Amino acid sequence: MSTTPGTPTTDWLRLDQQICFSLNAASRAFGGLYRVLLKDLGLTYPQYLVMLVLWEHGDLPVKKLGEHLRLDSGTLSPLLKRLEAAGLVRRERSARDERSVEVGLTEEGAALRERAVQVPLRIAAATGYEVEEIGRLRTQLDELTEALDAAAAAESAGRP
Amino acid sequence: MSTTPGTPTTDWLRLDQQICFSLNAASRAFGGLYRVLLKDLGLTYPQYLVMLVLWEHGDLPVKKLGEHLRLDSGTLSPLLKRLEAAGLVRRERSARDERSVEVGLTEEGAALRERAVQVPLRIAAATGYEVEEIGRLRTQLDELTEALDAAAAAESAGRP
DNA sequence: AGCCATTTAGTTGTGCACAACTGAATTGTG
DNA sequence: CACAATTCAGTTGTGCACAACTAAATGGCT
Repeated sequence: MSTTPGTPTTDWLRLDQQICFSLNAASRAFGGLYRVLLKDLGLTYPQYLVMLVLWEHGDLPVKKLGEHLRLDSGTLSPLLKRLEAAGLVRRERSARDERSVEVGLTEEGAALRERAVQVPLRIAAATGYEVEEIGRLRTQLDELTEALDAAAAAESAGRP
Repeated sequence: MSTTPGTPTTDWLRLDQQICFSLNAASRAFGGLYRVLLKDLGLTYPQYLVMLVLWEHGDLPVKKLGEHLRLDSGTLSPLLKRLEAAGLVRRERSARDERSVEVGLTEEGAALRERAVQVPLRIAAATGYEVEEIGRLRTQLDELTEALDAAAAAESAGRP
Protein backbone atom coordinates (compact mmCIF):
# COMPACT_ATOMS: atom_id res chain seq x y z
CA MET A 1 0.00 0.00 0.00
CA SER A 2 1.41 3.40 -0.95
CA THR A 3 0.73 6.87 0.37
CA THR A 4 -1.96 8.75 -1.51
CA PRO A 5 -0.37 11.71 -3.32
CA GLY A 6 -1.48 15.07 -2.00
CA THR A 7 -2.27 13.73 1.44
CA PRO A 8 0.69 14.21 3.75
CA THR A 9 1.28 11.38 6.17
CA THR A 10 0.79 13.80 9.04
CA ASP A 11 -2.85 14.27 8.07
CA TRP A 12 -3.47 10.57 7.96
CA LEU A 13 -2.04 10.11 11.39
CA ARG A 14 -4.23 12.91 12.70
CA LEU A 15 -7.41 11.80 10.94
CA ASP A 16 -6.85 8.33 12.20
CA GLN A 17 -6.75 9.55 15.72
CA GLN A 18 -10.09 11.19 15.38
CA ILE A 19 -12.14 8.17 14.36
CA CYS A 20 -10.96 5.48 16.68
CA PHE A 21 -10.23 7.91 19.41
CA SER A 22 -13.63 9.57 19.36
CA LEU A 23 -15.26 6.20 19.49
CA ASN A 24 -13.08 5.15 22.37
CA ALA A 25 -13.80 8.36 24.24
CA ALA A 26 -17.54 8.03 23.72
CA SER A 27 -17.47 4.48 24.94
CA ARG A 28 -15.60 5.46 28.06
CA ALA A 29 -17.90 8.42 28.63
CA PHE A 30 -20.85 6.01 28.57
CA GLY A 31 -18.98 3.86 31.03
CA GLY A 32 -18.51 6.83 33.33
CA LEU A 33 -22.19 7.75 33.36
CA TYR A 34 -23.26 4.14 33.83
CA ARG A 35 -20.82 3.80 36.68
CA VAL A 36 -22.53 6.65 38.50
CA LEU A 37 -26.06 5.46 37.75
CA LEU A 38 -25.35 1.82 38.56
CA LYS A 39 -23.63 2.50 41.85
CA ASP A 40 -26.92 2.16 43.75
CA LEU A 41 -27.57 -1.20 42.13
CA GLY A 42 -24.14 -2.50 43.00
CA LEU A 43 -23.41 -3.36 39.38
CA THR A 44 -20.58 -2.50 37.04
CA TYR A 45 -21.38 -1.64 33.46
CA PRO A 46 -20.40 -5.04 32.00
CA GLN A 47 -22.31 -6.77 34.80
CA TYR A 48 -25.32 -4.65 33.90
CA LEU A 49 -25.05 -5.79 30.29
CA VAL A 50 -25.08 -9.40 31.43
CA MET A 51 -28.16 -8.75 33.56
CA LEU A 52 -29.89 -7.08 30.59
CA VAL A 53 -29.40 -10.20 28.52
CA LEU A 54 -30.68 -12.44 31.29
CA TRP A 55 -33.68 -10.21 31.95
CA GLU A 56 -34.54 -10.32 28.28
CA HIS A 57 -33.79 -13.94 27.41
CA GLY A 58 -34.03 -15.81 30.69
CA ASP A 59 -31.62 -18.61 31.56
CA LEU A 60 -28.79 -19.14 29.12
CA PRO A 61 -25.62 -21.19 28.90
CA VAL A 62 -22.39 -19.20 29.17
CA LYS A 63 -21.75 -19.74 25.48
CA LYS A 64 -25.00 -18.07 24.39
CA LEU A 65 -24.48 -15.25 26.83
CA GLY A 66 -21.10 -14.70 25.26
CA GLU A 67 -22.57 -14.60 21.79
CA HIS A 68 -25.06 -11.91 22.79
CA LEU A 69 -22.31 -9.84 24.37
CA ARG A 70 -19.36 -10.67 22.10
CA LEU A 71 -17.46 -11.91 25.11
CA ASP A 72 -15.66 -15.18 25.76
CA SER A 73 -15.42 -17.32 28.87
CA GLY A 74 -12.16 -15.65 29.82
CA THR A 75 -14.11 -12.50 30.54
CA LEU A 76 -17.43 -14.03 31.55
CA SER A 77 -16.31 -16.69 33.99
CA PRO A 78 -14.91 -14.36 36.64
CA LEU A 79 -17.64 -11.79 36.02
CA LEU A 80 -20.34 -14.41 36.56
CA LYS A 81 -18.63 -15.61 39.68
CA ARG A 82 -18.86 -12.09 41.06
CA LEU A 83 -22.54 -11.87 40.15
CA GLU A 84 -23.05 -15.21 41.83
CA ALA A 85 -21.22 -14.04 44.94
CA ALA A 86 -23.54 -10.99 44.95
CA GLY A 87 -26.50 -13.37 44.94
CA LEU A 88 -27.93 -12.15 41.63
CA VAL A 89 -27.22 -15.19 39.52
CA ARG A 90 -27.13 -18.99 39.70
CA ARG A 91 -24.70 -21.17 37.79
CA GLU A 92 -25.20 -24.88 37.35
CA ARG A 93 -23.83 -27.51 35.03
CA SER A 94 -26.33 -28.63 32.46
CA ALA A 95 -27.60 -32.14 33.11
CA ARG A 96 -27.79 -33.06 29.45
CA ASP A 97 -24.42 -31.58 28.47
CA GLU A 98 -21.90 -31.55 31.24
CA ARG A 99 -19.65 -29.16 29.37
CA SER A 100 -22.25 -26.43 29.51
CA VAL A 101 -23.07 -24.18 32.45
CA GLU A 102 -26.55 -22.73 32.67
CA VAL A 103 -26.74 -19.19 34.02
CA GLY A 104 -30.01 -18.08 35.58
CA LEU A 105 -31.39 -15.27 37.68
CA THR A 106 -31.99 -15.66 41.38
CA GLU A 107 -35.10 -14.05 42.84
CA GLU A 108 -32.94 -11.17 43.92
CA GLY A 109 -31.48 -10.87 40.43
CA ALA A 110 -34.91 -10.88 38.84
CA ALA A 111 -36.16 -8.32 41.34
CA LEU A 112 -33.30 -5.98 40.55
CA ARG A 113 -34.87 -5.39 37.18
CA GLU A 114 -37.47 -3.08 38.71
CA ARG A 115 -34.80 -0.79 40.02
CA ALA A 116 -32.84 -0.98 36.77
CA VAL A 117 -35.60 0.41 34.61
CA GLN A 118 -34.83 3.99 35.49
CA VAL A 119 -31.24 3.68 34.26
CA PRO A 120 -31.84 3.67 30.48
CA LEU A 121 -34.27 6.53 30.85
CA ARG A 122 -31.67 8.64 32.52
CA ILE A 123 -29.06 7.61 29.99
CA ALA A 124 -31.32 8.49 27.09
CA ALA A 125 -32.03 11.86 28.67
CA ALA A 126 -28.31 12.47 29.09
CA THR A 127 -27.50 11.86 25.44
CA GLY A 128 -29.93 14.57 24.39
CA TYR A 129 -30.77 12.51 21.33
CA GLU A 130 -34.15 11.45 20.05
CA VAL A 131 -34.90 7.74 19.90
CA GLU A 132 -34.80 7.79 16.11
CA GLU A 133 -31.43 9.48 16.02
CA ILE A 134 -30.02 6.94 18.43
CA GLY A 135 -31.28 4.18 16.18
CA ARG A 136 -29.48 5.65 13.18
CA LEU A 137 -26.27 5.94 15.10
CA ARG A 138 -26.62 2.40 16.36
CA THR A 139 -27.06 1.08 12.83
CA GLN A 140 -23.96 2.91 11.67
CA LEU A 141 -21.94 1.54 14.55
CA ASP A 142 -23.12 -2.00 13.93
CA GLU A 143 -22.11 -1.74 10.27
CA LEU A 144 -18.75 -0.43 11.36
CA THR A 145 -18.30 -3.28 13.81
CA GLU A 146 -19.09 -5.83 11.16
CA ALA A 147 -16.65 -4.31 8.70
CA LEU A 148 -13.89 -4.09 11.30
CA ASP A 149 -14.42 -7.65 12.48
CA ALA A 150 -14.24 -8.90 8.93
CA ALA A 151 -11.06 -6.94 8.29
CA ALA A 152 -9.45 -8.20 11.49
CA ALA A 153 -10.35 -11.77 10.62
CA ALA A 154 -8.94 -11.35 7.12
CA GLU A 155 -5.75 -9.82 8.49
CA SER A 156 -5.06 -12.45 11.09
CA ALA A 157 -5.70 -15.30 8.66
CA GLY A 158 -2.76 -14.87 6.21
CA ARG A 159 -2.98 -11.48 4.49
CA PRO A 160 -5.66 -11.43 1.77
CA MET B 1 -38.35 11.00 36.00
CA SER B 2 -41.40 8.85 35.13
CA THR B 3 -41.96 6.11 32.62
CA THR B 4 -43.31 7.31 29.31
CA PRO B 5 -46.82 5.97 28.79
CA GLY B 6 -47.13 3.52 25.92
CA THR B 7 -43.53 2.43 26.16
CA PRO B 8 -43.24 -0.75 28.21
CA THR B 9 -40.21 -0.99 30.42
CA THR B 10 -39.08 -4.02 28.47
CA ASP B 11 -38.56 -1.89 25.39
CA TRP B 12 -36.54 0.65 27.29
CA LEU B 13 -34.27 -2.02 28.62
CA ARG B 14 -33.81 -3.39 25.12
CA LEU B 15 -33.28 -0.05 23.43
CA ASP B 16 -30.80 0.88 26.06
CA GLN B 17 -28.79 -2.15 25.27
CA GLN B 18 -28.53 -1.19 21.67
CA ILE B 19 -26.94 2.24 22.05
CA CYS B 20 -24.30 1.72 24.65
CA PHE B 21 -23.71 -1.81 23.58
CA SER B 22 -23.23 -1.03 19.89
CA LEU B 23 -20.77 1.65 20.83
CA ASN B 24 -18.93 -0.69 23.10
CA ALA B 25 -18.83 -3.39 20.45
CA ALA B 26 -17.55 -0.98 17.81
CA SER B 27 -14.85 0.25 20.12
CA ARG B 28 -13.72 -3.27 20.85
CA ALA B 29 -13.84 -4.18 17.17
CA PHE B 30 -11.49 -1.27 16.47
CA GLY B 31 -9.28 -2.57 19.24
CA GLY B 32 -9.21 -5.97 17.62
CA LEU B 33 -8.16 -4.67 14.23
CA TYR B 34 -5.56 -2.36 15.72
CA ARG B 35 -4.19 -5.24 17.75
CA VAL B 36 -3.54 -7.16 14.55
CA LEU B 37 -2.09 -4.22 12.64
CA LEU B 38 0.06 -2.99 15.51
CA LYS B 39 1.56 -6.36 16.30
CA ASP B 40 4.50 -5.71 13.97
CA LEU B 41 5.21 -2.39 15.67
CA GLY B 42 5.14 -3.95 19.11
CA LEU B 43 2.50 -1.49 20.30
CA THR B 44 -0.85 -1.94 21.95
CA TYR B 45 -3.70 0.28 20.87
CA PRO B 46 -3.52 2.67 23.86
CA GLN B 47 0.25 2.85 23.46
CA TYR B 48 -0.29 3.73 19.82
CA LEU B 49 -2.60 6.57 20.83
CA VAL B 50 0.10 7.93 23.12
CA MET B 51 2.63 7.75 20.30
CA LEU B 52 0.21 9.58 17.97
CA VAL B 53 -0.02 12.45 20.40
CA LEU B 54 3.75 12.62 20.82
CA TRP B 55 4.34 12.45 17.07
CA GLU B 56 1.92 15.31 16.58
CA HIS B 57 2.76 17.56 19.52
CA GLY B 58 6.31 16.65 20.47
CA ASP B 59 7.42 16.48 24.09
CA LEU B 60 4.67 16.90 26.66
CA PRO B 61 4.26 16.61 30.41
CA VAL B 62 2.18 13.65 31.56
CA LYS B 63 -0.65 15.98 32.49
CA LYS B 64 -1.00 17.38 28.97
CA LEU B 65 -0.73 13.93 27.48
CA GLY B 66 -3.59 12.90 29.73
CA GLU B 67 -5.72 15.82 28.61
CA HIS B 68 -5.28 14.90 24.97
CA LEU B 69 -6.20 11.29 25.68
CA ARG B 70 -8.70 11.74 28.53
CA LEU B 71 -6.54 9.53 30.72
CA ASP B 72 -5.13 10.09 34.18
CA SER B 73 -1.77 9.21 35.67
CA GLY B 74 -3.17 5.98 37.06
CA THR B 75 -3.42 4.70 33.53
CA LEU B 76 -0.56 6.61 31.95
CA SER B 77 2.22 6.01 34.46
CA PRO B 78 2.52 2.26 33.96
CA LEU B 79 1.86 2.57 30.23
CA LEU B 80 4.65 5.11 29.84
CA LYS B 81 6.98 2.92 31.86
CA ARG B 82 6.35 0.14 29.36
CA LEU B 83 7.02 2.46 26.43
CA GLU B 84 10.19 3.59 28.17
CA ALA B 85 11.26 -0.01 28.73
CA ALA B 86 10.66 -0.58 25.00
CA GLY B 87 13.04 2.30 24.26
CA LEU B 88 10.45 4.44 22.49
CA VAL B 89 10.07 7.18 25.05
CA ARG B 90 12.08 9.21 27.55
CA ARG B 91 10.73 10.44 30.87
CA GLU B 92 12.43 13.12 32.91
CA ARG B 93 11.41 15.41 35.73
CA SER B 94 10.98 18.98 34.63
CA ALA B 95 13.73 21.23 35.95
CA ARG B 96 11.45 24.21 36.50
CA ASP B 97 8.63 22.23 38.12
CA GLU B 98 9.76 19.16 39.93
CA ARG B 99 6.22 17.82 40.15
CA SER B 100 5.98 17.49 36.38
CA VAL B 101 7.46 14.75 34.22
CA GLU B 102 8.28 15.54 30.63
CA VAL B 103 7.65 12.75 28.13
CA GLY B 104 9.58 12.77 24.90
CA LEU B 105 10.36 10.52 21.96
CA THR B 106 13.63 8.68 21.66
CA GLU B 107 15.19 8.41 18.21
CA GLU B 108 13.72 4.96 17.97
CA GLY B 109 10.31 6.27 18.97
CA ALA B 110 10.44 9.05 16.41
CA ALA B 111 11.60 6.60 13.74
CA LEU B 112 8.68 4.30 14.42
CA ARG B 113 6.41 6.93 12.91
CA GLU B 114 7.47 5.94 9.42
CA ARG B 115 6.27 2.41 9.95
CA ALA B 116 3.07 3.60 11.64
CA VAL B 117 1.85 5.56 8.67
CA GLN B 118 0.44 2.53 6.94
CA VAL B 119 -1.79 1.68 9.90
CA PRO B 120 -4.44 4.41 9.53
CA LEU B 121 -4.61 3.76 5.81
CA ARG B 122 -5.43 0.14 6.42
CA ILE B 123 -7.90 1.04 9.13
CA ALA B 124 -9.67 3.52 6.89
CA ALA B 125 -9.86 0.93 4.16
CA ALA B 126 -11.32 -1.58 6.60
CA THR B 127 -14.15 0.71 7.68
CA GLY B 128 -15.35 1.03 4.12
CA TYR B 129 -16.34 4.61 4.84
CA GLU B 130 -15.46 7.74 2.96
CA VAL B 131 -13.40 10.35 4.75
CA GLU B 132 -16.37 12.71 4.88
CA GLU B 133 -18.63 10.09 6.38
CA ILE B 134 -16.07 9.31 9.04
CA GLY B 135 -15.90 12.97 9.92
CA ARG B 136 -19.66 13.14 10.41
CA LEU B 137 -19.60 10.12 12.65
CA ARG B 138 -16.72 11.57 14.63
CA THR B 139 -18.60 14.80 15.20
CA GLN B 140 -21.64 12.93 16.44
CA LEU B 141 -19.55 10.86 18.80
CA ASP B 142 -17.78 13.91 20.19
CA GLU B 143 -21.11 15.60 20.87
CA LEU B 144 -22.28 12.45 22.58
CA THR B 145 -19.15 12.30 24.71
CA GLU B 146 -19.58 15.89 25.78
CA ALA B 147 -23.22 15.35 26.73
CA LEU B 148 -22.42 12.18 28.65
CA ASP B 149 -19.51 13.74 30.51
CA ALA B 150 -21.68 16.67 31.52
CA ALA B 151 -24.43 14.34 32.72
CA ALA B 152 -21.99 12.19 34.70
CA ALA B 153 -20.48 15.28 36.32
CA ALA B 154 -23.95 16.59 37.19
CA GLU B 155 -24.95 13.22 38.62
CA SER B 156 -21.91 12.72 40.81
CA ALA B 157 -22.10 16.24 42.21
CA GLY B 158 -25.39 16.10 44.17
CA ARG B 159 -28.31 15.42 41.83
CA PRO B 160 -29.25 18.50 39.80
C1' DA C 1 -16.52 -50.12 20.43
C1' DG C 2 -12.43 -47.06 19.94
C1' DC C 3 -10.36 -42.95 18.68
C1' DC C 4 -9.99 -38.18 17.43
C1' DA C 5 -11.56 -33.52 16.42
C1' DT C 6 -14.57 -30.26 18.35
C1' DT C 7 -17.03 -27.89 21.83
C1' DT C 8 -17.43 -25.70 26.33
C1' DA C 9 -15.83 -23.54 30.77
C1' DG C 10 -12.36 -22.30 33.25
C1' DT C 11 -7.45 -20.60 34.38
C1' DT C 12 -3.36 -17.80 33.76
C1' DG C 13 -0.92 -13.80 32.39
C1' DT C 14 -0.72 -9.14 30.31
C1' DG C 15 -2.43 -4.73 29.75
C1' DC C 16 -5.90 -0.99 30.24
C1' DA C 17 -9.47 2.05 33.00
C1' DC C 18 -10.49 4.11 36.99
C1' DA C 19 -11.18 5.21 42.02
C1' DA C 20 -8.81 6.21 46.12
C1' DC C 21 -4.86 7.27 48.04
C1' DT C 22 0.26 8.95 48.95
C1' DG C 23 3.96 12.16 48.77
C1' DA C 24 6.33 15.86 47.06
C1' DA C 25 6.41 20.48 44.92
C1' DT C 26 4.13 24.68 44.11
C1' DT C 27 0.90 28.44 44.78
C1' DG C 28 -2.08 31.41 47.28
C1' DT C 29 -3.27 33.87 51.42
C1' DG C 30 -3.08 35.90 55.75
C1' DC D 1 7.44 34.47 56.06
C1' DA D 2 4.36 30.58 57.39
C1' DC D 3 0.92 27.54 56.39
C1' DA D 4 -3.05 25.73 54.10
C1' DA D 5 -4.86 24.40 49.64
C1' DT D 6 -3.81 22.82 45.18
C1' DT D 7 -1.32 20.42 41.61
C1' DC D 8 1.12 16.59 39.73
C1' DA D 9 2.94 11.91 39.25
C1' DG D 10 2.87 7.66 41.09
C1' DT D 11 0.96 3.45 43.71
C1' DT D 12 -2.58 0.18 45.05
C1' DG D 13 -6.63 -2.43 44.38
C1' DT D 14 -10.64 -3.85 41.57
C1' DG D 15 -12.61 -5.15 37.44
C1' DC D 16 -12.72 -5.87 32.36
C1' DA D 17 -10.73 -7.59 27.60
C1' DC D 18 -8.31 -10.83 25.41
C1' DA D 19 -4.78 -14.38 24.05
C1' DA D 20 -3.13 -18.81 25.10
C1' DC D 21 -3.78 -22.62 27.40
C1' DT D 22 -6.03 -26.74 30.16
C1' DA D 23 -9.44 -30.20 31.11
C1' DA D 24 -13.49 -32.48 30.53
C1' DA D 25 -17.40 -33.87 27.74
C1' DT D 26 -19.43 -34.70 23.33
C1' DG D 27 -20.09 -36.29 18.60
C1' DG D 28 -18.53 -38.15 14.36
C1' DC D 29 -16.06 -41.69 11.93
C1' DT D 30 -14.16 -45.89 10.98
